[in-house]
Amino acid sequence: MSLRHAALGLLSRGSASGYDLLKVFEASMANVWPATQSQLYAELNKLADAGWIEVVDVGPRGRKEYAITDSGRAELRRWLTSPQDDPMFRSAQLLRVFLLDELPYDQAREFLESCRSEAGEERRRYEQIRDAYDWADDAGFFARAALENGLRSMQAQSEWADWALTELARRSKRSEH
Amino acid sequence: MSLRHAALGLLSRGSASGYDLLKVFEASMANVWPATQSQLYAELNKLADAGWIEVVDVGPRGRKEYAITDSGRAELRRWLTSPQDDPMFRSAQLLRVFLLDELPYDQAREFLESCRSEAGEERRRYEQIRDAYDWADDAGFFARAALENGLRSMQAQSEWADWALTELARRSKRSEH
DNA sequence: TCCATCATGTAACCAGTTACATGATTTC
DNA sequence: GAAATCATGTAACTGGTTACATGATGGA
Repeated sequence: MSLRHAALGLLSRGSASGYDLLKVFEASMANVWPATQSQLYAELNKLADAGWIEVVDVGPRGRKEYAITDSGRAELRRWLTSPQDDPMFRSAQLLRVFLLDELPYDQAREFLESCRSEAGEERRRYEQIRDAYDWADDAGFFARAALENGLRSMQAQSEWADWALTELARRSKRSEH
Repeated sequence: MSLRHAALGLLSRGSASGYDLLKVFEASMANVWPATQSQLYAELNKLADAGWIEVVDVGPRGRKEYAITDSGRAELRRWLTSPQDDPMFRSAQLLRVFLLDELPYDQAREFLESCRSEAGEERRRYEQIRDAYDWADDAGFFARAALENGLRSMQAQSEWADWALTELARRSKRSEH
């Protein structure tokens, strides 16, 4: 139930069409809550049915400009302050780690090495985004905070992979003799 | 497509019934890839249909003991070494952070404080698990590694929340005068 | 006029959740 | 004999993905 609120959140900053929102989802939003085109359009119709948003203008090509309603804003605030109904945390990567003893040593090591390098790449990608903007003004603080979260997560992933590789090597060496 | 491989992974360590696996999912597995009872039983039937596991014994109360097949083990190894088809990363918490400018300062601060305390609780929970076992033998290394991953993630979350609270206070103070 | 882009929608499918349903066996 | 536990399954629903479909408009 979160794409609903992602869309609502974007519309709380100003009215827009599905097509407009889609571009935001493809850009900044993709790092936080990805969505596909068909899902977004379907969700906008549901939001309108629920009365949380409404069509305020119809432009060329059937373009529908949506705006958040008062009840929509209330729902957004409710959701923001009630983090109880979130989907469970799931990580395919962590699941792989958990099951990694099925692979021979070399392949397990390769896996952890690729974890490390992917985390590094992702970290550099986030750093580029960070350095491409001026975050001094208050406006984008929470976007900056979300970015910082990603940055630190990737840093932690890197360091974890280092730890795991060291431990793995230590243990495999010990079991040799 | 990952519960499939979670179940396959557990069966690679030895044959078991759906009921047996369910207990594992409720215990250790829940932190890595949660699953419900009905989902698990359905998935076991699909795995059997695909020939990746097979019923090796039928016990009392219709208990079906499953074992992994050769093709199942091959599929597990294939999945472990091909991390391309993973579901997108999604975090409701990060989405909330991203949209937090909709809330007044005090509520945003409260949100970040609850992020910090929840990460702390989760970290302590992981520490208890860590300290309750002897991880010296090689057997459970990858379970230990997954745990360490969770531990470090929660640590990073805590530190991030601290950073965000400090920054938020600094910026709100600055905008006062 | 043709092409890129704008703009929305539908259908089929897979994954996951909640609730319900059923019955056998062991233990007290 | 009653209750707890063992053991599996189905149905209805929500959320998300992929692929397909359709057409309008603006600019070269």
